[in-house]
Amino acid sequence: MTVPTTSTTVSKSQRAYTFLRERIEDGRFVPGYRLVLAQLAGELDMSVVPVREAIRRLEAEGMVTFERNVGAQVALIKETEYQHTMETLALVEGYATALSAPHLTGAQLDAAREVNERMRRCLADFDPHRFTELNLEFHAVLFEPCPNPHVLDLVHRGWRRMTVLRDSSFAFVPGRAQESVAEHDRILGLVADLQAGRATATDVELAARRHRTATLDAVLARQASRRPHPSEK
Amino acid sequence: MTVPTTSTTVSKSQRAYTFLRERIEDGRFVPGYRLVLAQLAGELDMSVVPVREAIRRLEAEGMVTFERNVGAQVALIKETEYQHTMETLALVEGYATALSAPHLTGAQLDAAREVNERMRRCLADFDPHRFTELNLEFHAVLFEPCPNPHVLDLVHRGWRRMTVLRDSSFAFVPGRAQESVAEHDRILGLVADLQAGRATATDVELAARRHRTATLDAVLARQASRRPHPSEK
DNA sequence: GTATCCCAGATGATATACGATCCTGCGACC
DNA sequence: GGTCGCAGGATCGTATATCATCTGGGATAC
Repeated sequence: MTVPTTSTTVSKSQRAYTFLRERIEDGRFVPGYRLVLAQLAGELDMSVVPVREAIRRLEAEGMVTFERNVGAQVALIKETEYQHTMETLALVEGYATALSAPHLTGAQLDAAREVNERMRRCLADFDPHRFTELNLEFHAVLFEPCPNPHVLDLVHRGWRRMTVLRDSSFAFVPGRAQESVAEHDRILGLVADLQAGRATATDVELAARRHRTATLDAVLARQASRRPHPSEK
Repeated sequence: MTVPTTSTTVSKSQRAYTFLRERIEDGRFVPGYRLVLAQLAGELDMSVVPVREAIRRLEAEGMVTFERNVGAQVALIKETEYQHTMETLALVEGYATALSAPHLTGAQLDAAREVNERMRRCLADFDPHRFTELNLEFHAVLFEPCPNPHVLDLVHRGWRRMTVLRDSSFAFVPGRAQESVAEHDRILGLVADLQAGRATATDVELAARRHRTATLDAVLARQASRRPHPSEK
């Protein structure tokens, strides 16, 4: 008989990978948190081999740093690296937007507008967590018809790395929320213009890119204002 | 004292990774070549564990596909995937060029011009291999002062994936070589213009992007002409 | 003749065990 | 008092062994 206990089709290394990624993304494992192979293996009721594999995979994605004979920890991301990651994300998001724009259906555009309206209403009783969720949803709708999965993959990697930083010092800039919603409107307008032949793909791309670089600039400006004396450690 | 026997500091998994990547990149392991853990472990005189890790790392980079309980093989890349990869490479290369442009010193610009001249001379007695090498060198010089290592990392990943295809059907298009050299000239001219305030970063970026998409289009066109009846397997 | 089932070989996945390396703290010596 | 050196523990790195799974071929039933 051998009832296969419902779902044996997922490997242990996969389980370990999912386990770790979940905790890193939702902030339970903050940057700098040490990942000890033997300890994790015990928690997950498996040997160290699959755990090791999972950690190496996360390392390849930039979520974890791993040093030989020393150990692994959730990646600690410095300000310059954050800046570089966000610049790259701006690049690929902008491109993804331009690629998707001509393929967006009326229904998809309406859905995106609707999400953005929810974001606007969310501005009143402001909840950063909910706002971030809606923001992700907005872009997910926008990128639905993107014909280049490679670019989307890069977008998702960028997003994931960003979430590693949730609880670090590079957090949300509340003042940006309103501008974000307005910029979304503008991007949606440009998409409609593009479909009507009144705007070029480059217009859409650069607008979408600037949308994220503006957020980045705001974060960096706040960081700078928080340490008036750069001489501090 | 402790002469550390020159270099014992390299792990076996690292050695296996280098070994495999070399063979994939220089074409000894062609796309589709099966990578059997036990066999490779025998060749490398190590156990399967480090080999497995190396293969998983290559999988994360897209050089290898790995299926559970079935095995690994050098990635077989379809035409659409090739197209998507190259589009992405065009995007990041264009951006990397624009980012580097304002920081290129006179010496670096001269070096780039010199490499391009060698490419031009190479057109006479044409050797695809040498031309490709020079092409890589040209871009390496161009990206030297790029301030965003993330973007450069994406460029290098794209290049590496491209080399996987060397011996597959997506090979070199000889007719493109001349245009390539001319486009390099044009890009270098735009960089100089940018530094003199006569061109914008976007001009440089889009020109560099078009440089690669033009190559892509040429490859795809040749592919299309090679199979007049798309019904063939 | 064809379809199905089953078995054996090949191969990957994981567990366990041992060795190598690095970090830490303590003590001795300058 | 400071610095060097030396255990000892913690942790990773790899080898070996065993289990699980897939694949392909051949026998058998229809």
